[in-house]
Amino acid sequence: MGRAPCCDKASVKKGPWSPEEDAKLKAYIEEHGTGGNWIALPQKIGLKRCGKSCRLRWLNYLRPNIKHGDFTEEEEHIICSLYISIGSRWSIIAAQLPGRTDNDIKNYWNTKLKKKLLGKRAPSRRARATTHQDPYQLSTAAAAGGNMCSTSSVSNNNAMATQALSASALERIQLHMRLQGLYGAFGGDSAAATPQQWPKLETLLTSKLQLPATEPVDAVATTVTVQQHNQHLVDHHSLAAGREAVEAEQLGSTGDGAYTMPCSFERPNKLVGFCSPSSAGATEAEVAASGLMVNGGYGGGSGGFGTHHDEIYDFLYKYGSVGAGAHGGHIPSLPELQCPDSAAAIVGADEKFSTWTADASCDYGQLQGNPIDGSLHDYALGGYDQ
DNA sequence: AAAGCGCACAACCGCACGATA
DNA sequence: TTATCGTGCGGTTGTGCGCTT
Repeated sequence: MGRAPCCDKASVKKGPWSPEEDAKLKAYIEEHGTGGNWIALPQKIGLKRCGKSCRLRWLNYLRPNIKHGDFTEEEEHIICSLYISIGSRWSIIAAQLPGRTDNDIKNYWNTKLKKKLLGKRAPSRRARATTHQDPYQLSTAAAAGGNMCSTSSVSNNNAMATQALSASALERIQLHMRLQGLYGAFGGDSAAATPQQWPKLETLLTSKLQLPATEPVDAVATTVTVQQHNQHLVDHHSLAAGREAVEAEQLGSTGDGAYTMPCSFERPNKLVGFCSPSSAGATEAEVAASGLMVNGGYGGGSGGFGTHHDEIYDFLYKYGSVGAGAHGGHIPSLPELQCPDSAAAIVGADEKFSTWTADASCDYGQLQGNPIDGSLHDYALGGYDQ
């Protein structure tokens, strides 16, 4: 038996909001607040709308201090960096961008940034509607992109393997590689002299290289946590603790190339499987079929993360392209996001989208000096084919 | 001028989670 | 312990606009 609907769909109005509806909702909330019950709110103010719809309208459009319109380069940097690291966790990304909503960022990513960065064109909605192809294959093929995957030689097995890696993961791999200028990393020094070339996807996916028995460290996943009572706030004390833990663990890594996850800081409260965003949305079968899981998952550490971990980082570690440790070291870990004043940030925090208010802008100076900084925009936003 | 198409954005939907009875 | 409810999230769809043919 399914869940009862949150409202009577037959009697609620759908579609665009009228100015009158906006005014009613805005006036009521500004005077009384939401009352902690969105479901009951529309009845109170005589709106024929679903409570969820009211909530969405308020959070994404009506509430004060919301920015609409063009994203700055800095915002693009942040979106890009975080997407690579944590995937489509739009609410978390939005928490780093004052005044931006998750919906806004999601739309911006899907309609502009992704094309900008990956230089690809999504199949049109009409094309998708008229094709009989599996949409998953379509999106995966799109994510695999131009010369990354030579479909002419892909066997059925490889096609299945292609399916196993999510489109999101492929996008992030592509993005990560592009941002790091990693075109030669798969072929040694000699490859650096050859024209830029993506690795053949089928080769990568059918490889049975064994992952190390321990986990990679996702720079963001292991350093960004979520406060108990406000999942949109970044806990900078935990960040610091996590950073120290990472450093300590890396210093203590064993000579055989294995190191363990830092366990000394709090597991994200809301984000079960945070270090495995792609697998969180995948079925167990998909994850297992990917062949990218570490044997037995993550078993070490009392403060550990989920059993599954991020397939993109598996992939990147597998091919020795991430991290400064024994696994390769081609790609530096992503920078941490810093806020200059965590106390002010918490005081000024906006419950929906902002770790800090416009008055307390975030200092992304932490990005300065990181190899990504400066080159990121050049790599990602410059010189792509329109 | 009209149809087709691509794009951007707002809104909806279903699911997962936490709180609570 | 279980069922129910409200909320939040991410993916998807609907719609309107502008450009092209």
